[in-house]
Amino acid sequence: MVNPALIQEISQLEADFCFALSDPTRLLILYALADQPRNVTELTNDLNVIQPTISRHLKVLRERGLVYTVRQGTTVTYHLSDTRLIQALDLLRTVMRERLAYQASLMEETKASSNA
Amino acid sequence: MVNPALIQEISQLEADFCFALSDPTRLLILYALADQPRNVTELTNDLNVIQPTISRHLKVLRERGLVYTVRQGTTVTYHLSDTRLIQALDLLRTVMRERLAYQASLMEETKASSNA
DNA sequence: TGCATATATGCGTTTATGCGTATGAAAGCA
DNA sequence: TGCTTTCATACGCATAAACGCATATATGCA
Repeated sequence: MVNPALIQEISQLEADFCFALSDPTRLLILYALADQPRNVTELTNDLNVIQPTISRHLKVLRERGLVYTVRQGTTVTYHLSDTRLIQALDLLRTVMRERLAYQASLMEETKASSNA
Repeated sequence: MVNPALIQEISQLEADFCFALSDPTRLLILYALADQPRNVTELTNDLNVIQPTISRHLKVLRERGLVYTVRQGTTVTYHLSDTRLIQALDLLRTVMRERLAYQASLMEETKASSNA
């Protein structure tokens, strides 16, 4: 038997990790970094989001270890920590896509029966 | 070239999907349902969380298609929609575990050098 | 119909989140 | 040192989330 308090704590950690993925800008940052490492200014330009907002989102990702930084003079380059993150996101996206397709098909059926 | 607005929208959808995973109780619900389908009362007992809270979390999961329901009389049994969700969560957990281990090792080094 | 069980939801409160603006801090260089 | 560039953060505001409590809704049955 596993300690319930421990299970609670692990779930909290995992939820906290997932929280980092629950914002569209943060996802776009992760995808951009998966393509190649970028500094803050580059992310600001590439995503067309103002710099303080980018920095705040980077902080969320950094605190959870999803990205790491390399300082080069005045610039800070952000790197994706683990490409399996992208694998996991791709899997989630696949599941989501099929769910949406299924729900859309249900709507089609509804439309058909209302026409009958 | 891909429409930027479309990318935005897909990221928003995916973030919304991930949001469902960003709460420890919802994760525990998903793991419980991965083990076997359960009704609301069973989830309430198994997770030791009061019923309205369970119902609200189930609504979040249901709205995003992560779970689906089967009504049997007065009870409503919840099912996990796609076991690949658990695969994705396992992958995230693996990444997270390695990150935490790495960070812990950094702390050990810090301790060692301060002792030197 | 009246009642019991199971589930969902409205309400009010507390807390957390995201964002824009302004500003602070770090590094390089004249 | 003073200036510039780059990045991080504090503050204030608006919005959203989570929760407990109470209550509404749905189903089955006497």
